[in-house]
Amino acid sequence: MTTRIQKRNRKRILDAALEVFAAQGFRGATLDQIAAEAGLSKPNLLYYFDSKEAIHRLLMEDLLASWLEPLRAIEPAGDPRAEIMGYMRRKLQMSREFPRESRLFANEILQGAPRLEDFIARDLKALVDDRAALIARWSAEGRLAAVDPYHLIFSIWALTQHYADFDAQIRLIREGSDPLEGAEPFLERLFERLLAP
Amino acid sequence: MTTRIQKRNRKRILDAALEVFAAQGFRGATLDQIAAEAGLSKPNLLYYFDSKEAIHRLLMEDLLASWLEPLRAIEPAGDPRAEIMGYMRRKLQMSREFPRESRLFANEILQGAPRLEDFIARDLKALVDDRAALIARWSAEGRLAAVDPYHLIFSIWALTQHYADFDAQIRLIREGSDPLEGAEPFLERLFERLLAP
DNA sequence: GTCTATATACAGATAGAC
DNA sequence: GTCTATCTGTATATAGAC
Repeated sequence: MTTRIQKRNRKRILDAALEVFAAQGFRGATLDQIAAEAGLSKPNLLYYFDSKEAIHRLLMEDLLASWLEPLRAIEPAGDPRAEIMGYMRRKLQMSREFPRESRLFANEILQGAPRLEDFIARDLKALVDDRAALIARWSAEGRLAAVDPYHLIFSIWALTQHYADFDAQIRLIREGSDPLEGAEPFLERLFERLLAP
Repeated sequence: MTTRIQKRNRKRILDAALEVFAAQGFRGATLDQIAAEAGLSKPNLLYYFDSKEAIHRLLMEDLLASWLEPLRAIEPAGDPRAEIMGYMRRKLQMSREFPRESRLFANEILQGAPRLEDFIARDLKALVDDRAALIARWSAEGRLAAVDPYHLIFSIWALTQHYADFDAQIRLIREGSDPLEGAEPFLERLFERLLAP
């Protein structure tokens, strides 16, 4: 059975691991760092999880489950521009709420996506292909500007995730003020202008 | 004196190190990987450079010297939209020609920019502030749409660097075809529409 | 469940032969 | 200049006391 203490400690460890893996990547992260961040000893940490890899794998599974949702939520029956703007807003909200998850993902891709190949080539690709086809239909019907649907999706990823992934840089340039301040109106305007037929 | 063999080996090492640091980050990279990639033994590698950190530092210095140039090349006397489109094109060209340098930079920022704090807070910030002021003037004169100049600069970074930094993901989604195929016309159109007064 | 102590592997770096 | 051998520190993981 699982006690309340066990649940709390597992959560603490995963939270600390997310912090460290997101900043250092899998190889760069150490159990010492994670244990210190979680406020536990290293052997105690390995009492809750079998290995460093087991912790990372669990974090990745949690991440991937949530990663597809915003794109999946685009409704074929909805208004084209409203649907795409809604997608952009959800992605921006994720950068605001889950910046560490975004950096964890970015780190994996930067490393050549060794642990994500299957997910991307299968699940993500299938969903992107489907949504790209939908966007192409909308464009053909004249309800949307005729833009390359793949680059449109990439541009939403790039522009929204940038605020989480390059947070350190933006903070140093805009000393003090919230990195996301003004981002939403800027992106609203950018995509409104891009998508107008 | 420096022989031809020394020059060639130093270049090989730096090239291999760029590859490995860009993919694994500083902590994640190992001298074994770099030595293998360079086709040299590990002690031989340390005959040419004092330490792992010395190699990384040299790579960073080379990178930073070239990192400011495109933004600096924006001409206050030029045509506003042409200058900004030119900046975007130069940045996209850098993602095409120097994707590893882009990933090296991304890795540093993801790690919280510990080795880049001074560069960003001083050199980069000063240049960005200057160019942001220029863009704000252009907007005030009605020669450019009234967009937030900082977010405009961030959007150019995000959209162009994404093709280098997330190359692995894009390749898996667009199996086979060049990740940058179609990127330039897409971005031209996006920024033309965004910047029209 | 949590600790100290430790086994084992691998990392960065050096010594010294050639 | 380049190698083999090795020193030293640190990493993951385990053993076993409490």
